Formats: sequence, structure tokens, C-alpha cells
Amino acid sequence: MGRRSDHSRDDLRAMILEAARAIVATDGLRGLTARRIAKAIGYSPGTLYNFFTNIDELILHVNAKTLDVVYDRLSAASGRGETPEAVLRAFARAYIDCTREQTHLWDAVLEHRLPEGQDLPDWYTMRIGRLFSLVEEALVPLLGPGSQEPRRRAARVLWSALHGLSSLALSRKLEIVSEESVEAMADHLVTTYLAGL
Amino acid sequence: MGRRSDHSRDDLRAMILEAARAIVATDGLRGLTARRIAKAIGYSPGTLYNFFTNIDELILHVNAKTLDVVYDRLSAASGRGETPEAVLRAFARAYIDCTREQTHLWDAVLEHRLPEGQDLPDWYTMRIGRLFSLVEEALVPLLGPGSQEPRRRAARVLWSALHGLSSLALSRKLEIVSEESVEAMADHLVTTYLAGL
DNA sequence: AGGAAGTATTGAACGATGTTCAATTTATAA
DNA sequence: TTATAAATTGAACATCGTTCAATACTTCCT
Repeated sequence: MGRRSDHSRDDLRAMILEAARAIVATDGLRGLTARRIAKAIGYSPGTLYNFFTNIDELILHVNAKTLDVVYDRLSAASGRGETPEAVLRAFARAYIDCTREQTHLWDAVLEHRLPEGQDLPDWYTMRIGRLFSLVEEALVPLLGPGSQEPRRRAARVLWSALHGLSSLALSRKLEIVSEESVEAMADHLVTTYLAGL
Repeated sequence: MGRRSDHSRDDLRAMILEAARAIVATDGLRGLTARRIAKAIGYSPGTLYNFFTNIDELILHVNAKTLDVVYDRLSAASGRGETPEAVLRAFARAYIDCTREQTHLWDAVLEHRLPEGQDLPDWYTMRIGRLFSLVEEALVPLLGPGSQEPRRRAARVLWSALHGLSSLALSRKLEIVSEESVEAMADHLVTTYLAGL
């Protein structure tokens, strides 16, 4: 079989990623294989390698999409809330909700590692940086716009802390009884940390 | 080939785990294969399956050992420090040092997931629980021995926060903009959170 | 001592994986 | 219409985890 015109180049690329995303969403990273993606879109495995150099890069794009979704959710949540504390609590809540609604997709973000020696590409790290920035902006009213360094640090620490909380909760390593308690713990974390500042 | 008497049953089991651990330590989880472990100890791949039901269970044991090392290090560090804050800072420091010294081994703990639907065995979750307990004990002088629930929560939140910090640091997702050391951020986290309490 | 019973170990085999690439087929340009 | 370029295939390769009949060794019993 040779060149087809069933789909444009961009469409095909999008189809691959969408199929991969759907597989990860239902079966996790373990369920993702080149042959399965290919079958899902009606192409052969080799076609994937016209768009991605290997499966790792493809996963990176799937994860980038997940990061985008989280970013959008947090952006939407940043409006709800007057005080910085309220905004940050909304962030925490949105983040936890997000990871709970798409467990496998978020798990893929945490689980996946590039092979030894390979660094994350810039277009990927930028998406992580954006999340930090969101928190940083929320801290401006509290710490003042002048002092960049303390604000930067606070944003990183606070975000990392929330990340740790939700990641342990996701893998059920917190031995939590009810699901409500993760939110309660996040609230507690935000309040206490801000009070400490 | 049939039954050998080169090593006792316990020795052989220990050899398998030690070989697996060495491989993970140098090449990460990606480098770990049944055949490679077998070759390292001079046995055939099939032998591994006399001791472990599958590779996932074997990895779980490798990770359990890593958790034990971390626990021992934290225990040793708990002596250094008068105030709760000093103890917790020592914890944070020990934890970060630990994950930095054995990057790949700790990465394996974070990276590995069991197949869908399988829960972590009790002998594994206990090792996680012990780490929480360590933090909880350090909080007794601060929160009093009576109130279990707030102490429990504080321990979980604080530990999760440290975990998030070091896990993001390990995957180099924190140094995206700032240069500040992880140790400084951990110190800041402990101080601020305790102040907030 | 010698044979029987039992057990540990093997290694070939199976189905799956990621990845490559010559061959093929189609679209486009001349 | 023909020539050129591009995209798609699918068989092939090496490797993976895992299984299991065959085998070679230990141990036990007589």
C-alpha cells in the first residue's frame, strides 16, 4: 500500500494522539502499544514513525495534552476566589479533581521516564513551568510584586507540596479512609503554609 | 541441567535480589530484565520464577529494600536535633540526600506501578507507613501526645510535601527557572509549615 | 550400595513488544 | 502521459516476560 489521501497529514497526527490518549485513559500506560494505536486508527504500525521518532516521544505528547488540560482547569479556577488563599485552595481543589477524573492519564505523566541521559524537550518543560507561574501569580497580592525570589520559591514549594499530596493519594499510599480527606489535607496545607509565610 | 547445590535456597533468593538491585542502581528500571538478572548470577531465566511470581513482584522487593535504606537513614537522622523543627529538617535533609545518592533506585520506587487492579501487598505498604510514623513521632513534642488526629494529618501532609519536593527535584522539574537548592526549599517548607501550625 | 522418589534447573518455545526498511502504491509535477 | 516524490505497508529482527516438559541432580529408603 502506498500513499493514501484518507486524511491530511495534520489530521492523521491528531488521530494517532487521540487514539493513544484514549488507550491510556482506559488501560493506562501499560496498555499502550504501537500496534494497538495503529489498529485503532486503521493504519499500520510503521505509520506512527512518520510522526514520532519513537513511542517515548509519542507518550510525551500524550502527557503534554494532559498537562494542558490541567492548566486550563487551573486557569478557570483562578477566577473563583478573592483572597490569594481562596485562589490557591481553588487550585488545589481543581488539581485534585483533575487527577481523579483522569486517573490513568495523570498517572502516565507521573510514571513515564525518558531513557537514561535524555532530557525533557523544551516544549514539555514549558508546560510544567506554566503551572508554577499560575501559582506564582496568585501569590502576588500576598507577597508583593517586587520580591520575585521569595515569591518564586513559595510558588515552587507550595506547588510541589500539592503535587506530593495528590500523587501519594492517587497511588493510594496515604492510607486514606474517605476521598474527602485529600481535599481537607490540601486545604490544611494551603492554609497552614500561607499562615507560616 | 538439574538440581544444583551451589547455593542454598535463601542465598539464591538474596543473589537474585542483589543482582536486580545492582542493575537498577546503574541502569534504572529500564535496564532490568529477567535474562540479565539470570546471567548476572549464572542461572537461567526460569529460575527466577521459582522465587517470584513475576518481574513486578521482584521489582517490589527491590523497592522494598530501597525503602528500608531510606527508613534507616531517617532513623539515624532523628537523633540529631533537639527541637521538632530541627529533627524534621534533618529528616528532610536525609531524605533528599538519600534520593540523590541512589537516584535510580529511588526513581524505581516512584516509577513502578502494578498492573491494573492489583493492590500493593501489605509487607510493602507497611514500609511506607513506617516513614509516616517517623514524622508523626517527631511531631509529638509540638502537638502533644493527646491529639492523634491533627498529628496524623500534619505528618501526612508534611511528608507528602517533602516527597513532592524531592520527586520533582529528582526528575529535574524544579530547576526550570530557579537555581535555588532543594535543601533550602525543604528547610523553608519545614519552617514555614511548622510556623503555620 | 543401589534404586526410587522427588526437586531444582534448564532452555527451547510462545506470543508479544518496539523499530526498521525495501518494496509498493499513490499523489503530484512536468 | 510520464517522471518524480512521498506515504504507507508488512515482513523481518532482536528482545521481552513467561511457561513447561525434559533433565540432572539430591535425598531417602531398602
